[in-house]
Amino acid sequence: MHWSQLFIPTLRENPAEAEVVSHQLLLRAGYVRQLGAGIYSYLYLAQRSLLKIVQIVREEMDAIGAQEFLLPALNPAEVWQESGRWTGMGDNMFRLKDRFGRDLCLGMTHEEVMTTIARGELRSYKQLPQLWYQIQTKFRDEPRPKSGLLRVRQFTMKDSYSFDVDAAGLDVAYEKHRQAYCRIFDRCGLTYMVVEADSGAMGGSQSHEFMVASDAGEDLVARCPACGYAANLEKAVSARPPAATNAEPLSPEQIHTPGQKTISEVAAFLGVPESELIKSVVVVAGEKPVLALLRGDHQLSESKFAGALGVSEFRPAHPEEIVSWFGAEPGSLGPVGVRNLRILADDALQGRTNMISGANKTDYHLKNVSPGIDFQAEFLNLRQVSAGDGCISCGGPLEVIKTVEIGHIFKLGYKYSSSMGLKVLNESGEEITPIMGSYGIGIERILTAAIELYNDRDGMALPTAIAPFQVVVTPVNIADETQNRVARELYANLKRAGIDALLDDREERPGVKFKDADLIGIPYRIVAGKKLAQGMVEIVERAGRKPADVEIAGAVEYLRTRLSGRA
RNA sequence: CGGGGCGUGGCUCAGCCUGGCUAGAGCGCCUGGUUCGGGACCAGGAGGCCGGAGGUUCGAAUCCUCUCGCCCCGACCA
Repeated sequence: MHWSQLFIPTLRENPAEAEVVSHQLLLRAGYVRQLGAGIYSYLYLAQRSLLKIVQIVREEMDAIGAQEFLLPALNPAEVWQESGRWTGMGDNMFRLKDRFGRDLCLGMTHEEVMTTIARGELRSYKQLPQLWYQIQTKFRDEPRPKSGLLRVRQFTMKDSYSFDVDAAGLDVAYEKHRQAYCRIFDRCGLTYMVVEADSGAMGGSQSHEFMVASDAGEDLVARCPACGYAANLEKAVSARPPAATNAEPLSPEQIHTPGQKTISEVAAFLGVPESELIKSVVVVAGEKPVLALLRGDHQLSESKFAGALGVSEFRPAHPEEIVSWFGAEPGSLGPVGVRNLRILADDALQGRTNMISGANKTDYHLKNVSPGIDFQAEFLNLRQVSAGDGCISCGGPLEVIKTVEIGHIFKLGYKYSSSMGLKVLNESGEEITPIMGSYGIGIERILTAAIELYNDRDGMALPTAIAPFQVVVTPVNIADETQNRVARELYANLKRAGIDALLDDREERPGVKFKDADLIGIPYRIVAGKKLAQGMVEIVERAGRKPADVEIAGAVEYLRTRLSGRA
């Protein structure tokens, strides 16, 4: 392509609305333009890059035997009502009515539609396993779109769904996806990690997320630099901290703590570290109150707590409720003497002695409280990991980092096949319910994450596999006949060699061309300039800024070697 | 949905508090010329119902009310 004929609206300054780097560069480099909150138009460069990503995804999905479909984005309400998600999805679902007043929605994901197809067509175990996927637009009415393309309301997703006769079959489909995803992200040139993810309230399911470390990300991941353990913070567990002391348990004793309510206030008032206190959290799950206990300096992991309770949602108790159940105001609550209330305690409290808790009497606390002795509780891992905690597998210090989720694989189990009545006959002629998995990749997030990973003050430095072009040929002086001729010949030869090249034939000064090429992130630049006199062109690698003088005749071969060396 | 911020040529912004000439600057754009290895220079030029509606006033980008949109923090996030 000849740059002079293309629409690549680069900007010299960052648009005011962009804060994260990838957003700024996508706008500045002329990849995208915003149409509304969380709604973006992909211009020529973005679309070129996204098409390359899609092609990689498609090749790797096809390679594991997945069959490509294309499902409608417009869905009738009925299928979502069957699975219970018409209401379950809440406000995140875009809903509309047709001219007859019938309810429709825009698909956020496609478990329901895929299951509907399976239910209508699959009859025998002999037809299983099936692996179906699509690359399609998803709609989600995010409460707060943000960060450019990282959190949007309309985006492209590769989503696939597996149907198997049993859990062993699901394991195979899951593993195929895990490997395919690794190949996809490797080929896209990303540095990523595979982390254990929370699989929600339904036990037994397994889930992994593919994450790229980035400050622009919103998901927190705990990982161990020493042994490689990595998990979403919702799921991550840390080693039980050793008890500070092994003192003999004493009898609880009431102490007056006027006006001291928070953990830090009480700790400061009594002159003890927060880790000597027992934190009491009262929530209501399924209409029933539950008391959660943690070490004073630990945070409750809501996802783990919900999982332990077997619910998907719970709410904090209202102050009036607390007073009626405990006879004391929040700030003076504790487990001692509590009856008729389920008590879950974080296992960091197990074996501890002589701690401090609320006395269930306003303005009083108890000292010498020993979990398991002065009160009984179900001990579980409920605390959220924080940086520096001991790794569950090697004991080394964990770190907590921000990440962008680019892929997610999930063992669904029977949730949809069962609720929507998908059944096939097995060898014995009995009806069985197939087991399902679902697997997603955010296409735009691959591009966005790559930009977050690979950029400098001059712009993007995209991996060659997903850059909109592989090479740009730049004649320095447009008025120089020789430079122009050599540049055009090189461009033609590159194209002939199957290299995705761009010719910068614009009537611009060299500085402008170099800046633009750097900004839009083309991996290699061939400069036809003054070195032509020695029969040389300069080839610059964008990422490392490494210039090399290469003979004109050898330039194509030089690039072909470089490009094939790195997929 | 709560809190904060911002809407003025294509982009970045000034002007607004303390109403008053034809609403400015830089960059970009167009024409001509000189340039040509890291966002050139000179000369000339085009381009703005100041987000929208209503109000106050002799007079509104500026003050008031309503409204729409966007960004950020929080809540939320299969």
